[in-house]
Amino acid sequence: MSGRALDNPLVVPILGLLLEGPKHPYEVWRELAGPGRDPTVAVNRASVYDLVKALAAENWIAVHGTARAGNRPTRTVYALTPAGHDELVRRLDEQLRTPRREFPQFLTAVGYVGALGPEAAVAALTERAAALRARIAEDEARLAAARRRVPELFVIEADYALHMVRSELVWVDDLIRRIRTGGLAWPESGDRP
Amino acid sequence: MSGRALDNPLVVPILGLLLEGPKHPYEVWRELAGPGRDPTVAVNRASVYDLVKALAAENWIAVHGTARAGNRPTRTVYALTPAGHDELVRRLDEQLRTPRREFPQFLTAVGYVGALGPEAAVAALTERAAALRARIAEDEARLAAARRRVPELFVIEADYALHMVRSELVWVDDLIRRIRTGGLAWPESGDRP
DNA sequence: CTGTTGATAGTCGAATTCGACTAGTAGAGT
DNA sequence: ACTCTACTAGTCGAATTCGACTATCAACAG
Repeated sequence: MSGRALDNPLVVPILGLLLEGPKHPYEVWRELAGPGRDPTVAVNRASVYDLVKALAAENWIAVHGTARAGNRPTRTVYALTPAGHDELVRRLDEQLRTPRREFPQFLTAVGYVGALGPEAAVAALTERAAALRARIAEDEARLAAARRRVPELFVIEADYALHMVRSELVWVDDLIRRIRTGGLAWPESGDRP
Repeated sequence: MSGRALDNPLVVPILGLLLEGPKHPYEVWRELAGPGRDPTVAVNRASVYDLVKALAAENWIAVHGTARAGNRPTRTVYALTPAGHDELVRRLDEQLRTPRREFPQFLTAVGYVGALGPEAAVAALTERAAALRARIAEDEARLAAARRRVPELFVIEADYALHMVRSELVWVDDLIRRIRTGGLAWPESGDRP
């Protein structure tokens, strides 16, 4: 494996989609990030084309054929190779096995909550809590609907996401409470030592 | 605000560090990612220099002076400007207020756990659970020690991180149990529909 | 006193990423 | 019949990111 492009976090999702069957890059992009998907993701289309090229160079995927509909640009369809399947399994195993410390926006921002002052902090956190409650309600509904259509294994990702959002809400609510009751002292200026 | 470089997630941490006082880029890098820090982060040093240049062009930070020790390269020290302070507060407020859907490695990998088969999945998840327990013990000790030295507000980030890791462990343990007891059916091939 | 390791400080150029562009098709609206 | 919008499919070049390099200084071993 050479080339830092293959460290891209999109590698697993792309190989994963090709597990379902051969696809052309535009189709891969559409399923990952196209219209209808959550707009907060917004995977760049050109990035998908770039990565597909890199995956083909590595022989993890290979040209499966070309299809042309009418006079539109020729679509190049790619399929997972056995080497690509192995690589996907290797990465999945590694990523499930090993926890990595990651830095979501909120974690970083929480570290500097002192800079806002207690009132502004409570205001922002209260709005977050409301947004989290709304998302939980929405996701619960979507998940319940999905469970009626497919086996539990295929909604496991949504189940995990929901569990973590619920847990975040518990913490946020408690932080608001701690600030409000003065249980969380607010040193001068809020600067970190 | 122009230039996509300013969307970089490092912007808040860098402005945040300059809140403590003027610093030169190497010092910023050292506090973010240098030796002694968690090696899983590994912020690239050149990226810090690039971003500092972009932040200065935007007038969010400004040259505060240059210091020279012996015959070594001159260090250019930067300080936060009032505009930079405003921008930091604006971003913190926005990031605390608005939950974003993010995609940690584990979330993506969980979605394709079916591709591993139940035995391999249990093996990988069991190792993850053990690693999570070890991390929790370590972080609890570190946090308890930190609490003896600084006010609670300054360890709030670690408190949040610990809460979320504990919550992940609960879910992982339960997933292992569900697979083991057969409560989670494993459709042929594990491919997603 | 010479060599080795490691921290400090910064720069350079090649690889990567992404906003914006081209261009054809389908359907809705007037 | 004709415009307007939206979707399909892919490419191009400029901005961004990062691995690898230079060079100085301090500490220590042999």
